[in-house]
Amino acid sequence: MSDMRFQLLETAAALYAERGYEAVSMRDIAKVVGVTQANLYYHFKDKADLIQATLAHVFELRGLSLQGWIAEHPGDQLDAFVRWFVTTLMTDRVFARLLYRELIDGDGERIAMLSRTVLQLPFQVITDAVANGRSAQDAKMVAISYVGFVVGQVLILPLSPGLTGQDDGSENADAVATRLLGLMRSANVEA
Amino acid sequence: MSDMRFQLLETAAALYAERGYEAVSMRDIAKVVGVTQANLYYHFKDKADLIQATLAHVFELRGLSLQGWIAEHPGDQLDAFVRWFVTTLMTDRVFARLLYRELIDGDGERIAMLSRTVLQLPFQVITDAVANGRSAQDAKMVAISYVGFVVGQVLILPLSPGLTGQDDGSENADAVATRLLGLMRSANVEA
DNA sequence: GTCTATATGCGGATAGAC
DNA sequence: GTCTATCCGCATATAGAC
Repeated sequence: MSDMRFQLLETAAALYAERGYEAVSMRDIAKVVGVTQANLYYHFKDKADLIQATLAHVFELRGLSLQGWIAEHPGDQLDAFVRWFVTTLMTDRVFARLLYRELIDGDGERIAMLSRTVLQLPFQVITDAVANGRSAQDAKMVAISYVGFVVGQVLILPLSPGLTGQDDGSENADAVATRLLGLMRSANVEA
Repeated sequence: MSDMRFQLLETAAALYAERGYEAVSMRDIAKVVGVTQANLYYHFKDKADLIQATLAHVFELRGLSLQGWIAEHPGDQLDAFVRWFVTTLMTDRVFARLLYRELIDGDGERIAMLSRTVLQLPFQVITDAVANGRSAQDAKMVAISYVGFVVGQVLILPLSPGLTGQDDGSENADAVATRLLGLMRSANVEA
């Protein structure tokens, strides 16, 4: 991939994640990269094309990151996945926000792309991890629930200060992951 | 509240929920209601004011709905809340989408409003329900986790077909709520 | 590949008549 | 309260020079 295209995708990803697709103009992206707005139309057909390319770019990279992580932690796969997912969602702001935006606004096509690129592997990992004694169908339900737990847990973090009255916005990824894993295991044993 | 103001708020809520704030123009809303675009500026100072008023309108109404529901189900409060929340998120598209948008894009002020109007009560209900034997701090953590479980579970529903390979997009609210409650109880007993 | 220049339309917002 | 008319800036997108 050309360097300019890469720069445009990275910049677009950061801006889209922060403000949303509609709120970011082709001019905004061009200005940050330091080229003219017209130049973007040499690299991308139109704005929809840029958005689609940006999502593919980000999700494929993160999918690879997860793949590497899983391979490096052959022991407890469920543990490895949950820690990777929580940590990534809490520290990789671009990925996290684009993922949430897609879950809300993505059409069938884009949701399918998201499933393929980042979620297929963790889904398989969890399904295998919880399989013992369960039907294949049940294992799938549990797996998808777990993905939901992580996604939901990180999404509501900003509510914490307002509800608990204390400012624990600083809760770290390891603590959240450990809490979730404890819950999953306790639910798992009695299933 | 005047009838016109009410109509504008309801229409704005539906359009904002569906497409997002930036993607909806004052003209779009005016057209649906059947007035001119300039008329909106008699009722609202500017677009930001309309958005803020729309969110307050929707969240206050839903907060009242929850309040009524909780009062009518004095038995198992946790059960009542989870069923209300899951059902509402799965059937009230306007509320659900505005809530998710706020969790992503809301600033401190709007998140605080959301906490006050809809989340304060359920948070209290859960905290009380899980309190026995726990420190107040732990109970709060558990309560906020539960809110996250519900939020996450509903958010990932569109992923279900792509991941499980089967089209269970038709999973109903009761089934989801029952599954979540089972998990919460099994985690609760061993805490 | 990247630029300048421009067509064309939509957006928020206001003034002032009724 | 609601309308018509209008200002003005910004957005996407294209044409064509370099």
